[in-house]
Amino acid sequence: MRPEERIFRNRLASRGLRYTPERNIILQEAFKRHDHFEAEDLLSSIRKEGKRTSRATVYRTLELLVQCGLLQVVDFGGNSHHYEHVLGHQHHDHLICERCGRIIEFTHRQLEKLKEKVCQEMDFDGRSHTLKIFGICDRCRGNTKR
Amino acid sequence: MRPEERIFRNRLASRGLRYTPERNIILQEAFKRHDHFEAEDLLSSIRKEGKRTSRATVYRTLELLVQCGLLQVVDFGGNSHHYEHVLGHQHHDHLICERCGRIIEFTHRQLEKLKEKVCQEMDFDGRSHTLKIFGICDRCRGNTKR
DNA sequence: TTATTTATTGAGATTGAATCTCAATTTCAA
DNA sequence: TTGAAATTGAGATTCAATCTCAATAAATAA
Repeated sequence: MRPEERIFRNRLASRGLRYTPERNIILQEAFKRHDHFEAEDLLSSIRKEGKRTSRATVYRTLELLVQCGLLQVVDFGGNSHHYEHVLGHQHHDHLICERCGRIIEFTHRQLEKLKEKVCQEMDFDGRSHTLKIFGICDRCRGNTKR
Repeated sequence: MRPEERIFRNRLASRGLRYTPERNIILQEAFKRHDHFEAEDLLSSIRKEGKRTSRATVYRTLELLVQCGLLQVVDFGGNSHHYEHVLGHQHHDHLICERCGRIIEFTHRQLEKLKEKVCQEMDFDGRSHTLKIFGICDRCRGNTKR
């Protein structure tokens, strides 16, 4: 059994909730993806494959997956939520190209240290963070040499 | 004339747009505030004061104010946009308390440097950024000593 | 096994922020 | 004064997300 399924089953069981066929379908579909996705996309992919579930169940299950720490909501400024995997992915931040919309992940060890420092100075108990850098990606600059 | 009004007038004029009474009302109300606000709040404040304008005009004018660089959209994860002043405020980032929702601004000089470094390493032409740290604020920890 | 409780689902209604439409109005310039 | 262009606002529309509630499924107790 895949790790995400095992974890989801356990977390559900510990709350007296059930691992239903619908939840299974949604979990599988969510982890079939390797980039950011939206709830509505997920729903239409599921339906394209001939599997059945409802919009309400998709939203409810994504919420559960977030609560279980398997997914994370990321907001890129559009009008809908984006989700990304947490399980199996170390924390990362995002570069967002304002021209083509491409989203690039990055990590930087110094960022954690800086965060600690800020929290200490501000007397804040920081738990998580998001850093987004907006600009123009290498592809879009292309031969224009910025 | 207040600086924000002068700037707004100029920027509008340079685009062949007009400084109308409605736009004036909305500008004044937006700059009367000293923290983050939402479009709907602004509208009801305006109406409470007996001034008249429409929802459409509020949204349109806020959009203009953003384009003119007087306001900025900030997203705190709720379902609506928040706005904050740009004029007269240096760039800052946010600490967000997950318990009470309080939003605390901070700046840290090292962050700019780190951003430069990341952009260089990733071959990305960074223009702006947002850093949000989520956690528990000092007030909420209170005597609980975290 | 059967009865009872509890969780779950899904179709469709609802919410709410944000945007759009378009006729009426205002402003500007000639 | 006149025509062109910008602006407004009431209400309709969009769209993601949530809610409702009757029907169903699964777990538990008797």
